[in-house]
Amino acid sequence: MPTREPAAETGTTDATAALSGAIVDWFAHAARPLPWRAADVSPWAVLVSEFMLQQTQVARVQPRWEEWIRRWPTPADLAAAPASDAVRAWDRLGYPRRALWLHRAATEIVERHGGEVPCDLDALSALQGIGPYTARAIAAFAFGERHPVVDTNTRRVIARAVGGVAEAGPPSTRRDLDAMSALLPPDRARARAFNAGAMELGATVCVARAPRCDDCPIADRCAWRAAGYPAYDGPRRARQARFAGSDREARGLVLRELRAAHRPVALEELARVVDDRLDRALEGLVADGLAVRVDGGYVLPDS
DNA sequence: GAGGCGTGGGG
DNA sequence: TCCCCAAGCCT
Repeated sequence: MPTREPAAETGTTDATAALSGAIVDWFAHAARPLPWRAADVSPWAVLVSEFMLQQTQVARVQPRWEEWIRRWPTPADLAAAPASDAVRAWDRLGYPRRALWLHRAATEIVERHGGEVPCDLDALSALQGIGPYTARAIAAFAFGERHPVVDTNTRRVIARAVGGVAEAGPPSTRRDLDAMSALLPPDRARARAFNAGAMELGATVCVARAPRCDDCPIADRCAWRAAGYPAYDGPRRARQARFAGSDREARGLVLRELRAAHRPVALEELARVVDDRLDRALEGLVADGLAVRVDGGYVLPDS
């Protein structure tokens, strides 16, 4: 089924044009010089950055991204490597399934697209690990296509500046894309700068906990500020389970052993590192394809 | 639509 | 210390 774009509303009212224009102008001088924003980076390099940036902060991504691009400069380079290399190079970025998905996506790009990252939204969305955000981010930032790009930062900026509320509430791809479409400048280059600028504003100024409104380029147009910063009264996000003692932690500990050992790791060895969570952790890792049971213990896939 | 998935920085 | 939050995606 084709990916549906929201109705082709463009920011035509004076208020929306002024808001998006202010963000575009601010981004032109305030953008951080992130390496994947350089003019000469390939669509593949942008794609790798977007995978790594899923739920992960810029500062932690940057060194890993540099290594990956140097080591695997094209999709074919990564596809030719064993998945275990990808998982090892992912190191401790978190959510290691992403390393597997990225490796799979590289293979799919080679098989279906001749080794070239597609620019089409549907083709991108069909790749492993690419959802609504990542597909539009690649189309917009790697190819300059005019699509609304909505991440958690953008959602917060719109909620505050337009909605007049402190938090965005539960995400809804349909509604979020519609809201962004209503603000998106008609011009391709400006649309791209607005997509990136709204994210940047949310990541560096309009942050979740202590927004720096004194430095905000749209403070005088912000509905939340105008309303006197009312506290959020919508549904609270479910509290994240504590990490210490969790299955997530156990999976991480197991995977750390498998990455370090270039040989099968016996169950007894793992039991020295992980407590009674070990069985569940291994079961989950095997189900996800991050661990493989072999003679003598467990290894990373394709190693 | 809810739940699960890593790891680390910052208040 | 503890808790919140983070360029989401998959099942």
